[in-house]
Amino acid sequence: MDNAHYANILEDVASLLEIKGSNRFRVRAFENAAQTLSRLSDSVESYLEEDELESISGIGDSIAEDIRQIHETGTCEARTELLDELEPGLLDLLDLQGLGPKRIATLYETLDIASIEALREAAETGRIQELDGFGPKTQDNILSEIERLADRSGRTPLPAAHRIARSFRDRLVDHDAVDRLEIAGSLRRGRTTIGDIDLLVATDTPEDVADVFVEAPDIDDVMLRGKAKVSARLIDDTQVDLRLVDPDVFGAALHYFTGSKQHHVQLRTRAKQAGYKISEYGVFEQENEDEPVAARTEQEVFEALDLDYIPPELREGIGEIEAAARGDLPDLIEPADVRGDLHMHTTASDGSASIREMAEAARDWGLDYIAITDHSQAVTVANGLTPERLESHMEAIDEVDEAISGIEVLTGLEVDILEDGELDMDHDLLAACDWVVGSIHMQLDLEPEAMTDRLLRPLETDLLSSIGHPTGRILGGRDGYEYDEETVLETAAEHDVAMELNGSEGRLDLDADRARRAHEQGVELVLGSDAHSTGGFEALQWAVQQARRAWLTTDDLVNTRSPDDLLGASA
DNA sequence: GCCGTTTTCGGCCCGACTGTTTTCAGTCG
Repeated sequence: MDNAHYANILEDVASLLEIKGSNRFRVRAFENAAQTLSRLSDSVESYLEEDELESISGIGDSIAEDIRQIHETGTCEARTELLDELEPGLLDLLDLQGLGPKRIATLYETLDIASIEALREAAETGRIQELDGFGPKTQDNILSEIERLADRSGRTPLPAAHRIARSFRDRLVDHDAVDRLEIAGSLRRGRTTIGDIDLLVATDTPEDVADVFVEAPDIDDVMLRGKAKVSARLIDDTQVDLRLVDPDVFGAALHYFTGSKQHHVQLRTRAKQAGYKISEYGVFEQENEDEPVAARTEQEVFEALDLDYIPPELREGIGEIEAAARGDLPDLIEPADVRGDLHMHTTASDGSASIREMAEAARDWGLDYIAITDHSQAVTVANGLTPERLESHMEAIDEVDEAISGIEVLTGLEVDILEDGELDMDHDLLAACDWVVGSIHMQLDLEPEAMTDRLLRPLETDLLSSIGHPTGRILGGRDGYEYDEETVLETAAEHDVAMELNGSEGRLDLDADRARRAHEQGVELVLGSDAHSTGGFEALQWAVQQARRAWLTTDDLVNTRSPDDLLGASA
């Protein structure tokens, strides 16, 4: 059972308790525990084995017992009893924006509504607006929310969300009324998928900025508009929130709107203990709420709380505040630290540019070296290389390397790891390559045991330099394949095989949590653009951001080394 | 339900916006 399962069960308990009207701090305890488990860098199972659940902050005797029950039975008594008392369909209703536990409780108690279908029928027959505290507007909103939920596309992958955010930024940033503009929210923190896009604008005339914003052509519906906040839904169903703040408090607001929620809860609790109050308007002394002690910049905000500056990627409430207090934050990798890219394709397989074109584009991007890693023959749809073609391809790569200046071009291959763990290429050719990425592209639905063996076998050949996109997940598409992560990482560390942080649009694989675990197990990490065109190097920035979310420094990543160090280390 | 460089009891983050209301509850992030 993975951590997400434990978190989901506890989240259900929290939601059901809330609908039932239980003590809100008890509800929060379950919410908090669920959050903590889902962001844990080690597995819940490992805490269970060591009998150390209670050592996790936010897990006490009672929730630890619930977790043990989930381990034994898949669920816990608390949840079972609540579901007996209430109804499972109530949990679905919480997915509707604008409907929270209080109103759901009212609907359940007065109209016996416990499913989306029952809610739709009650709204369509006009029974909702008759209830106390509800009205025609609420009833309409419920109906349109049900419709939206039915065809919602879910969360937007980070790179796509960035494109949307940048288009709004470009439209607004040069306007006279805009003093400063930043993209905030989970996008700034670099989460792999984005629920909604947050834009923060410093301005003295918020109305003017709002006027420009709502005129954007891709806005379908302006859902709310106040002096400080405008929310709009785009044609593609993405939600964009525009926050309008006074320039004097921009730093405090940027910190506030960057989140995460967990980070804020922890930071405010800490501030309160030290006699301060934090809001989006600044850090205030509890006795003096008129004049903030910090507000202009994020640096000031952290300084006022006696903390080192915490980069946005770390603000997830998973120990960054404690580390900042100790002066112990990692010196995170920066985009400029990346010297090489070790995963890309050319026209020899399914890329759209030649070796030379890719090399020139990489040089323009500021890289010192690249490895050309086209597909092997098993990937027929991508025109994968046979041994004969690889031999001549390697010669062509060497020729470009000789002819071009300012960048080193290494020979390589993205070799398929076949169903039985065999590598899809002659071993002597693999040994002759500078860099070999081993990847799985087919037969993704093996049992975890078989998938584990499939990965262990090639690792033990010592022919691989890295494992490409190690889980195979597609954002908004399929989940990754399952295998025994701990054993695979252990073996990778033993055989000096790096795990990839693949930055390509739909993958971002490994994700930050897995990358952090890999690092903690002594496995090296390598950034890969998986570029299929000269524009594909942009993916490196997403890979860097995920590496930052994984608390990684320059030393932890293979790509920051010189080519000599790299090849010496991998030989 | 959890937690403690004030605490093993008494607290637990903060403010904006909407839709319903004659002053505010509910929801969201």
